[in-house]
Amino acid sequence: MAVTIREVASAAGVSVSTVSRAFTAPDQVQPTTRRRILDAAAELGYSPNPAARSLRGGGTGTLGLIVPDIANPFFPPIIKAMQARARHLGYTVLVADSDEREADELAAIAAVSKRVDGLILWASTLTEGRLHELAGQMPLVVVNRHVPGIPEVRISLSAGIAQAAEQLKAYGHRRCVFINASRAELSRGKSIQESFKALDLSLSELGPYEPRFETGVHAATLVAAHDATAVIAHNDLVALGVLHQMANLGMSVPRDVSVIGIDDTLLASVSTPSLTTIRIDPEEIATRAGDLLIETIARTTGRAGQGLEVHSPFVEIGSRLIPRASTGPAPAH
Amino acid sequence: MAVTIREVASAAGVSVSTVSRAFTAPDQVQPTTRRRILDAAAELGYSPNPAARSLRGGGTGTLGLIVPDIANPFFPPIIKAMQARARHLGYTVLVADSDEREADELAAIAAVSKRVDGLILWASTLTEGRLHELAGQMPLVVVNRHVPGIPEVRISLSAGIAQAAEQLKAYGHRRCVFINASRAELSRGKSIQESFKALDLSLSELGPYEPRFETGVHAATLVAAHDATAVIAHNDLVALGVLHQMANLGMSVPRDVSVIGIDDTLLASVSTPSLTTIRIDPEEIATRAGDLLIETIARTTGRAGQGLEVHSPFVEIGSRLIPRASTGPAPAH
DNA sequence: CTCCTCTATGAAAACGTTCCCGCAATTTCA
DNA sequence: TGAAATTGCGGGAACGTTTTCATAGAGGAG
Repeated sequence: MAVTIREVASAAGVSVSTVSRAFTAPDQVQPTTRRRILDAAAELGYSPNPAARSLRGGGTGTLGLIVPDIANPFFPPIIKAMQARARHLGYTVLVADSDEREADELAAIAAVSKRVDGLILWASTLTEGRLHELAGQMPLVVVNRHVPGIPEVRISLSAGIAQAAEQLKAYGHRRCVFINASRAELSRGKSIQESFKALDLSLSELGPYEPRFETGVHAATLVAAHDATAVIAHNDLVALGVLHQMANLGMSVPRDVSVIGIDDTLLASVSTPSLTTIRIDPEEIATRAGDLLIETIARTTGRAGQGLEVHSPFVEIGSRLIPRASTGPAPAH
Repeated sequence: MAVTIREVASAAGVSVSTVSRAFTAPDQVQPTTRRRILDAAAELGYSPNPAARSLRGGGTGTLGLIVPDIANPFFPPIIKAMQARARHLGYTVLVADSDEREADELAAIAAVSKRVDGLILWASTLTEGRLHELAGQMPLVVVNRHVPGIPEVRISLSAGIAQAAEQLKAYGHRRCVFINASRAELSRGKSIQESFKALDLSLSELGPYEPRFETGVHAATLVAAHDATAVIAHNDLVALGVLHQMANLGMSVPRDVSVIGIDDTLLASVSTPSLTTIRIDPEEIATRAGDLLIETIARTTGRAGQGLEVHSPFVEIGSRLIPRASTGPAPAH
């Protein structure tokens, strides 16, 4: 059915070895023969069979990406960016989601692991032991998870948080609420508390809840009880819940209360009022994670020690505040 | 590195042929040997190498899905649902996006076509000729596109549109506006006009524009000029633009004007007010498209004429109105 | 009891590539 | 100019499976 290397070889009057070299090691074949081969290949519409190639040991040319939830609006731009980056580097990306359950994550890994050269695991639910085991079997990069010895991409919200605190301070807010929905690096780090403390802002923490719209709706009613004038939500979705409930309560945003989201998803830019949020750049994270995985693959393959380009297996992605219409001066009390 | 069929064979004391059969044709091997093989395989952690399998001719076990834009919130739930369905059927899904440009679509197809058993093309930008050419090379299913002779999944908005018209009629609306952003089946079909005409509602069409938030913002200012009390937008995103601008103009939704979206994306359920929209069920469309492709693959493989199960290569997906808070009684004039 | 039909299994070819080896022709160097 | 090194190319094995074909044994019919 499909045209094989053999047909190209006979069409160009050379052996299959030479055709193979013409593609994979162009400088090992004489320019004139090479051109003849490439022409023949183009005319016949030949392209190498990835299955045969990877069977022979050349890798699959595919990167695996496992995210908690494809439908979470935070991820599609990242997936898209990683696809673009990978294609540019000659790779394809195979995406699956874990639904944040260990069983599903294992199923997803099983489904893709034999088809990819390496895996990016986002917020993996697996134990350290399992992750190390997996890392022993194939190149691995974890995102939003720290496991000693495994290459890691980390998202740091501290810059964005600090900017948010500054903005709120400048607007005259004094008492704020943080709606926590168990985002690891938020609940774990003390950086939010510290950022606010440093500016003499009081910050009460609500939760942890589930990261859902309804969480924001529910938490909004508690804000007034805390006598707070500003809310930082676990993510944009929760922030929209807050916005929604504030409207129901007859409160105006940002006149009566300021609201800040996290992630800068599409939701933030299309809400009414548009949502001030802490942006994590999807392109940057996709690029860095993809590149880190490809490096790790290269190192495993053995093409390593050819230079000093042994990057640290730890990459940090920053964040920054995107001011929009949901934040404003604190109401006079 | 990885454990092969040969190791399982020697561990179980049988030949590789028998191991292969134990997996692919379980009833051709004696129960006792089969169990022995399965046990050995489980203990060694064996799973067949997909590359070798597909090289031998058994297909890749992967479905290709090419959508216009992964980041469009309409698609992630569909991708997710198709992944789930496919995994259930023993397949994996490889997703790519075309960015609605022919060059990118061709690049995406080139990148995935050799790795999949068949392709689902969503709103393809390719010419009929190219599509037929492609369909000659591999199993193909098109969605939101009609090409004679190619299996097709079609989304029909007529039911949802009719329900929307009924609701608006019941609420006492008389003059409506439709914001068109070149969605093929909307601009092409006269069904919207007909649905509204049938209920004696006037419907003005704006556009066509690009399907963006700003389109809604822009169009909203024109609605008043049309003396209309209800707006149907090309999709939820555009509808949110309308919502946004109405708030800016000091108009209240739904008190002054009713707004209806299309697609029932996440956006619709989290906006303020929540958006009445026409829902297209992502699970249904994913399931039907996936199943149709798998059928087409099976037919191509030759496993066809074993029954009368030759379904029509044409599937229609319905729609329905999801009433939420953005529609209400027309204002007394 | 013999012959024939099944059934369960093994041996080996084939899928399309890559890459190691070997060979010839050419180039380099003393 | 002769030997050595280099270059360009072909032959063939190997990757891990599936599947055809062959074979040995079991069981049934006559």
